[in-house]
Amino acid sequence: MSTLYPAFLNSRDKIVGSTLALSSFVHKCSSIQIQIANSFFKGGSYSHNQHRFYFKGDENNSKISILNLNLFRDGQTQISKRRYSNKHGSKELSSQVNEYLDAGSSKDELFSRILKEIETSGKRTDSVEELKKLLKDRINELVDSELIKTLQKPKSRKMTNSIKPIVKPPKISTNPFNLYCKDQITALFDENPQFQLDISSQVKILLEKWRTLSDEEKKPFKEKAQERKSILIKEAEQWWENVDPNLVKLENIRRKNINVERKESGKPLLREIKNPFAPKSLPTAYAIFVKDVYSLFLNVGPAERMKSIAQKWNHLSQDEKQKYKERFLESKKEHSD
DNA sequence: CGCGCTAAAGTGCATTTTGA
DNA sequence: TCAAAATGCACTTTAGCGCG
Repeated sequence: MSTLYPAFLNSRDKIVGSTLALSSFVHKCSSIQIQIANSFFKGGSYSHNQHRFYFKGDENNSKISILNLNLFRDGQTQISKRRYSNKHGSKELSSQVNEYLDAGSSKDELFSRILKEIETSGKRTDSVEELKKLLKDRINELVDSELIKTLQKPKSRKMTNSIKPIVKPPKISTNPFNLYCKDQITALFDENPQFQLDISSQVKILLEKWRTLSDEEKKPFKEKAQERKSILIKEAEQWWENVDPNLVKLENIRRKNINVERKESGKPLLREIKNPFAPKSLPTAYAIFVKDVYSLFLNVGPAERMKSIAQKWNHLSQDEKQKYKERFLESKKEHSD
């Protein structure tokens, strides 16, 4: 098979260096199949059509790899290689592929057309722009094709089932080390715009550096973090003041709906959102009691501790309980004044 | 919801990959 | 096309414990 394209483009129009070039991929595989998946998606505020092609090959005669060619109706292109390591066994992969294969025979024509095009073009280019144009031309041709027109329509989703958040509260937390990372990584890019960032190893390096910094050297980052945090808090307060409470309710409904699926698949659940600045309710009589006697139970573990405190509370006489109830009423009175 | 504490989960950074 | 997952680490926040 002829050499095709020098590299993959990712969605940001950068050549992905670490990924195999399509050409070498094609060469490595003893056989190549091209499959098509038709997908229409609607998520939140946008709606678009995406046509996805799978280039399947038994790379090195062992691992199965798949290339994604995503064609969007608006002319965007995305090529990426999907690697299946330990996480996705080849079994799982092939069933996934077969599913798409059976999706419709009318796609065969388009498959072969693309395959032929790739085989016979023999074009190669080192220019990203040129590569983009090549793909774009083909897409323009494709989006007008009968096949694309017959693709199924997007399923509409209720807002409360959407993957897109209805409202998104601003995040407040930050820390000195994060700011240090940002600072250092920005500097690396400034020094060398071609710098290839491997974030995980980079953070390791930065962490070691961070540990060697003196308190004096850490100070500006700590101060900056404090500063940033107070700004974030102010912004968050503003946000919560202005947000429509009905949308917050809807967002929590959406999260509950999503959590049904997440729970089934064992994924961590989305938390409900709530206003962290809302006034807290007063400690109850029992809460006051816990605070009073807590230090007496430090010798046992936290769970055991609370059980013991509860037991002690239950053994209190009515008079003693009454004292705590009065303390609660007093604080309530003070609060209302 | 609130008490105090701990274990566990979440958060930031940047980026690519994957999913919808 | 956007959003989430994944990546690693320190730091930060929160769930959970029981009761009213």
